[in-house]
Amino acid sequence: MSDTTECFTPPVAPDSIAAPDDDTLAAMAKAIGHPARIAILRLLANRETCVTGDVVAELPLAQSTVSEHLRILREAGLIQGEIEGPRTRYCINAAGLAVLRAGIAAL
Amino acid sequence: MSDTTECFTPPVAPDSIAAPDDDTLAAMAKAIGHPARIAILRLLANRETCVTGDVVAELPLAQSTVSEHLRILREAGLIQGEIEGPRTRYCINAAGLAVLRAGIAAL
DNA sequence: ATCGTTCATCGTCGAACGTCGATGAATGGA
DNA sequence: TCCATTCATCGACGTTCGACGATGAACGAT
Repeated sequence: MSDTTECFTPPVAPDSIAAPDDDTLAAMAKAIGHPARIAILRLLANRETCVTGDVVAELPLAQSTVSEHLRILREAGLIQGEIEGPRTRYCINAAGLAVLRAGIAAL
Repeated sequence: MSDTTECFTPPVAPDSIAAPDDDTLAAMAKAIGHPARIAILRLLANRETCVTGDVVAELPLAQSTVSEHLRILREAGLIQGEIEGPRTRYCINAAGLAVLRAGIAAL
């Protein structure tokens, strides 16, 4: 009964990733085209606990702003979040990040 | 009397590149966060001739718009252009692209 | 010297972005 | 049952982006 979207996504072999089309790659690049979102990605990479409140506590931004950045990263496929009671737990989407890397590498 | 900024930049060994800070990485990612600019990068990677007019001819955009995209890519350090008479010849900045790759890889 | 070509820059305009506070839904605890 | 906590969403506001046409500078050719 494991869910399809799991936190702690396993890493992905770099060679098994197809480069995305231009629009997808542009959308992903745009998503990380903001220092706060890069900080969030780095935070999620270095922590195993990744609830929204934790991210808010680490950034000099309002809660609503952080939530917005999380939404952008999630819609770009770079992170994923699962509801955990009243909280939302976020983590890196390793597959999405691999797609981004493949797209950049193919430039 | 060779210029410091040369077209046909040699490729760079991936391990010799330091990952940029968050602001620089964000700026570079933002620069490729648009389909037209990805198309330009791809165009420059596949051609040895890379004058502005050639790029304009390949894209469904006005000359001024293309010039603007080229400026953004240049200021992000992803391409470089040298004046060649009345023309401007652009090419990939391999070092800049390597920095971007290193930054993405370090996420 | 004049003209045509090439390109960057400027001004403009609508759309999208980034930020915030306020609001409300959902959940768990008292 | 009621209340506090957590978080996404909404509305507002100023800023930036993306696109265009117009303009003018720089250069080569005639």
